[in-house]
Amino acid sequence: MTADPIVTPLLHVDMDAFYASVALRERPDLVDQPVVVGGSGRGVVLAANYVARRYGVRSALPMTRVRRLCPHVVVIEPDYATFTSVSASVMETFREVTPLVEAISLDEAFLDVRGSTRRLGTPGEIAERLRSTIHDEQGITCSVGVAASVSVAKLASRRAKPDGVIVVPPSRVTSFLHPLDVGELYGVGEKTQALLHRFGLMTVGDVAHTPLRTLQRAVGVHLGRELHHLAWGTDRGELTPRSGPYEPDRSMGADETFARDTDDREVIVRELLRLSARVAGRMRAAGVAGRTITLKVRFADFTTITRSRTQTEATDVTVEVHRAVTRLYDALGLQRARLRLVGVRVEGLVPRATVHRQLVLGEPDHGWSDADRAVDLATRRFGSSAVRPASLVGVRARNG
DNA sequence: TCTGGGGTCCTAGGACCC
DNA sequence: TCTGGGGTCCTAGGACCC
Repeated sequence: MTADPIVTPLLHVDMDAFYASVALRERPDLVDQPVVVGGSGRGVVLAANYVARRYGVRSALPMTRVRRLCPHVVVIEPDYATFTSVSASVMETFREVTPLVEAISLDEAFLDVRGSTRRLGTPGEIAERLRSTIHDEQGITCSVGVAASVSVAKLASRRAKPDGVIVVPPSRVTSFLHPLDVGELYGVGEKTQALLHRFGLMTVGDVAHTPLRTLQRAVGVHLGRELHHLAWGTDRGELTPRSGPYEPDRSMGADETFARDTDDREVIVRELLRLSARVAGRMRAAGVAGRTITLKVRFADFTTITRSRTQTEATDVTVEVHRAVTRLYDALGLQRARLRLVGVRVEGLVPRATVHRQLVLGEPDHGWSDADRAVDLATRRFGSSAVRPASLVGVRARNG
């Protein structure tokens, strides 16, 4: 063994068609058929297997279009409990390789294997070992990109799909990156891609060779600087594993698309209560409270607006969140506008222990908090349908 | 029956304070 | 009674990611 420094210590591991692959473990008879995981009705594709992709079916495609592209597609409802448990097992496998694991989502993580090469071999060998372990233990495949920076590793894993490994050593970074379309870069979506194309910047190499100032004039100071780094593969080479001091989420929210558009205030306010209860319940479970409460409204024509209000005191109380969003809704003064979706979000979250509530004159101390806590307890014991606000009793659960 | 649901971050204008 | 500016908070919207 040599003492060479490890020049490509970062692995990006990405499960192949994760939700679909997990779902197909239960239905091996379907592996040769086009299969998507997604909701029915107004939903979109969460994952498509590679057979379905041959028909042009991809993630985020509306189900209505999927059926047009591929009439015999098999649609499977998502089973998040299983996805979460498979994900936890996979992450555990990662941590057996290195403690430096940065999970990006259920099906994706970065690993820094700098400290594991003496024990386990080169980063490329570690990647292959991980792939076969996950395949043997979970029955699903994954792809791995290996590089010195996170964005190059991520692009490499995408290029390696499905079921492969690509190692990009420093000497090959620019020849790997520069031919790619600008749209491949992290942070470049549809809009920014179109903007860059309009400036004649088609490839990552074009971006790399554009003066920083010019780039910043086109896409903004921040994104311009970011893109320049990404185009040269000089983005961060260190991970930020979530093992340090507890950091709460910055916001929590929930929204729901109605099965059919509605302008019925009663239906809308009741949905806001359901969403408020969901969000506030999650906040209490996480031990956080927040001051800024945001209402989201999407109209039938898909235009979306938000209205927010920052309160003097942080809250995690269902009725307070609901009261705030209902006020914001009423202040819109909508008459006949048909709504497609409503959402509730609480921002500026802080640990609940740091919130010292002032007693408001005439407000019984802790009354609603106590009620919420009783609900939380019953929910933990009997399930989420056991206890619900009076106005939701008798309302059929909608995701049944 | 075109277009889910969970988030993060950035921008930009106005208020307000120093 | 000027031809200035910064910092921070709030609000609204938008882009992006998984």
